[in-house]
Amino acid sequence: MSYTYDYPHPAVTADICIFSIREGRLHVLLIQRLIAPYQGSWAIPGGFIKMDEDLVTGAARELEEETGVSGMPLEQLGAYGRPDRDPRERVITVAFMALVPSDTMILAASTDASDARWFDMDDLPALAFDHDTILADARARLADKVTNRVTETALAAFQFLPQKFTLAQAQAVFETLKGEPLDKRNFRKWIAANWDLEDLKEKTSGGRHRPAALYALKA
Amino acid sequence: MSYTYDYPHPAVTADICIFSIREGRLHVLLIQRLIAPYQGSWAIPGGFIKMDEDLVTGAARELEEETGVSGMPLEQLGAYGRPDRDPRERVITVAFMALVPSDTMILAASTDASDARWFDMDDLPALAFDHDTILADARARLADKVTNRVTETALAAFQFLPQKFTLAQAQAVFETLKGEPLDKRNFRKWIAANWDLEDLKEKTSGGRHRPAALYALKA
DNA sequence: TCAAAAGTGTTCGTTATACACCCATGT
DNA sequence: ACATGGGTGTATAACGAACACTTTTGA
Repeated sequence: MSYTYDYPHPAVTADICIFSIREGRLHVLLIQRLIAPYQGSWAIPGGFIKMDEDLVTGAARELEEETGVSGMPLEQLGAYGRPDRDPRERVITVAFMALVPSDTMILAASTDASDARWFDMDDLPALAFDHDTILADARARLADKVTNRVTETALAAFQFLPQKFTLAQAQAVFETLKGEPLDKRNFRKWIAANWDLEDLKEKTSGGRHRPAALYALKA
Repeated sequence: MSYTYDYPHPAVTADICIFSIREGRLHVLLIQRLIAPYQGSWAIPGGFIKMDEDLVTGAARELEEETGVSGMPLEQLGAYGRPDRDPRERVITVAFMALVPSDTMILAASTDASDARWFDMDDLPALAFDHDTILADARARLADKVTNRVTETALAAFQFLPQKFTLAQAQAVFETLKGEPLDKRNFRKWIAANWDLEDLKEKTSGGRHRPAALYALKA
């Protein structure tokens, strides 16, 4: 089957930057391309938008197909359409980003990928297409959103914490997402002012040092 | 000539929200559609991206073709791609916005339009497609950008002022762009702090009341 | 007793907002 | 003289950034 038009049409894809924290470091989910172009290169997961689905729906579908994750709020970054960004044909992509917990994800390489892996954002391989640009934009947006206001993205940060967590653990998560160290006292003021934390009146134990108070995010 | 693909491709357009100030009120440039769908309806100018041009280049080209304006910085708003937004076929559009002086523009209806006209933003006709949504997003973005920081968008605001202007004239322009009244003293503090104004040591004359000091934006 | 992490307040600069009266001119 | 728009300063609140020492525990 083929599809014919009176004038040329670009292909349109959705690419999704999936961020997570693994072992205290910001990671991004990449797939290894099975087919040309950039065969064998690593790339942001994504794929072609279907004709009957919305952009964000298509992005969510690709995300679920390639990673098993669903239900995450996807934020649109914008459209990327340099004419030479794909050597095969004109491909315009709409980029999205999401912040997800990595432990609940089942990594399953899709038909277009030979592998799917988490990469440390500070140790990235060469990326296919213009995915380095997209990923850099997404990284900047993530840092912006996470600590400035109370957004869904910031809420997702708590998924990297156990139900009972110490303020030091929370600070480490937000520092990883923001990409820079935060002042301890200012962070504690910020989290107390912006989030509804419950003081569990418990302390950590078994640590080598002074026990820390445990908190939980109130539902 | 026709173009054939192995799987369906959407069409991709760029739509540009062109804002201007006319007679003290915020206007947007719309075209009247010559062809179906929405024949006779008003719409944001825009058109199909060519296969060999970048998105912003295509938007600028459409802008110049339909309005004669060029050299304006276009800001991408994002992609809009609801499957049913165009009844003909799947059309995904990338929206841009610009703020331009309307006096230098030559309105020339293009091949796709029977007319091109400025509309008061408070007196809009029904719009084709999802252009009401796009335009509302653009309006919000414009208000955000204009007074918060010193951006290219804010710089464009001075194009609505004569070279020698009074602070009251400047305030009227920014109020129009922001969509709400501004405090006179706070506005004067803001403009003095954020822009390099030259006090021309001249006064208006011929007015019916107290003359006002004239300023110019230093290059 | 020491090493290591937990915990805790204040100051300062910037920014946004609110608000009321006198001044200079033309008619 | 008066109507009209021009011009001016201060006080408050909120926010972000900087900064150092004491406390508690396990080893």
